[in-house]
Amino acid sequence: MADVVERLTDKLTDSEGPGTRRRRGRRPSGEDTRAALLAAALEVFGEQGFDSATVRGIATRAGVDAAMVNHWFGGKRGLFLAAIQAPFDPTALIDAAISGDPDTVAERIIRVFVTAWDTHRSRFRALMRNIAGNDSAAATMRDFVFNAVIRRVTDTIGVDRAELRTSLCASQLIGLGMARYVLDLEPLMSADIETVVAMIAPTLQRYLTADITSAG
Amino acid sequence: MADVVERLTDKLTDSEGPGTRRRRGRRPSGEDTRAALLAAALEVFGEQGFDSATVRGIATRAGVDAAMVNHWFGGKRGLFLAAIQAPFDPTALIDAAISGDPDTVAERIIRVFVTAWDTHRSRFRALMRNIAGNDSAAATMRDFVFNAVIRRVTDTIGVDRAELRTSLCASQLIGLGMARYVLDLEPLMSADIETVVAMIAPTLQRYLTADITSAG
DNA sequence: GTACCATTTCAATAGGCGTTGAAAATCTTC
DNA sequence: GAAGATTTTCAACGCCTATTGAAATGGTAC
Repeated sequence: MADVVERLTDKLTDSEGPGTRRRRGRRPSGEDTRAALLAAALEVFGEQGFDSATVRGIATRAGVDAAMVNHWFGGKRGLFLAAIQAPFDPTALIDAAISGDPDTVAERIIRVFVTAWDTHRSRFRALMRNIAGNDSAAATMRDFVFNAVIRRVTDTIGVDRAELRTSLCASQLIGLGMARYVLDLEPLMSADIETVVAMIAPTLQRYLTADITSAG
Repeated sequence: MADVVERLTDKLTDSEGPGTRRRRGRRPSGEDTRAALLAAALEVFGEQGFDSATVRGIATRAGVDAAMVNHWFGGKRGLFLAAIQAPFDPTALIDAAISGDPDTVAERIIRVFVTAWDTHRSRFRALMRNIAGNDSAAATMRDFVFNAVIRRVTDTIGVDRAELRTSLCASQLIGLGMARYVLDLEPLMSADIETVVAMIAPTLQRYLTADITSAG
């Protein structure tokens, strides 16, 4: 009898500390479990990549049971897709950057990239981690970069060796993303956007327009 | 009785097909299990990264039991460390590249990088995969890049904003490595070394010596 | 040739993973 | 306020993981 009372009062009087076990059943309205899971997923996938991240770990960070991942997203993969789903259309941004004065196209491209990545840091971080750790994801990303970016640029700017040029641009942008968002390499990580644009735009412009003389 | 004979002949007459079960005990000398494990580990870690790669998978590719990983390397982590252990001293290469005519230092740096990565493709691929999927590995790599590369360069070349300049160089080299070795982005993946040097060396040279006018 | 040692496979261990179903608790609707 | 639907936790499942110890086998030294 005393045992039952003790356990009951334990449950009822426990404050909301980190080790506290939640009561079962539907939570009071106002707490959005789905949103909490999405936010936690973005963080954890960004830190660890898809494979290393665990459903249990994400749920714990969200302060929620792991079974909620299945209830709201149908599973781990569904949660990942929902978390990285871009809230904007990248192709529109790319089109806007490409059209316009060809002499300053590099500046627009790098500005679009850094602005987008700075705003959705965790999202792109999660994408990068997933790409680097997963062969099929890398292939998907490579095909996207090639068709949605490289081909578009080469169609617009009429130069020789178009694919070599744009893959060089891609390498600089990927490296910038790795250094600034994944490796947190200072001072590049904290440099303001205009400094980054001023330093890297000439590189892209050269890759796009310079004469290529050596064989290859 | 017939059963026993059948099973015996099975074991004795089975050719060395893929599904064949090996006999126990010490193998005939000449086959180097340790080396086979190292080679397989380099491949699999390069393809999947440390966490996703499995001891069983590596052992299977090496044609050996998973327990051999513990016997020879003490465990999964030991095998990884043994596999990525560089057979050359990177600091010596970096020193050699940095010393010499400052006007062509960029050319030497990029040549050393591409030559080394081309030769040890799987090794660097494994490193990259591990970095991208693991926070502490990323921190280790960042500190190495900073202390062994950036600080060395800034000490040798006397310019302002030395750390920003060298982190920009690092971003281009990292991006080149990702594109050429991890993402397999054509035509950069297959471009010959001299083409890569000719295209990227001016970028590094500019990052190292150009005037930086904008604020940051 | 026999005892010993190094090498290898097999079987079993404990632990983590994603996922599932039932029970509990709240909200909504009538 | 009672009935039903929705949300949540708990407990358990099956699977896969790295690791370990015992048994088996080939080589080696005497």
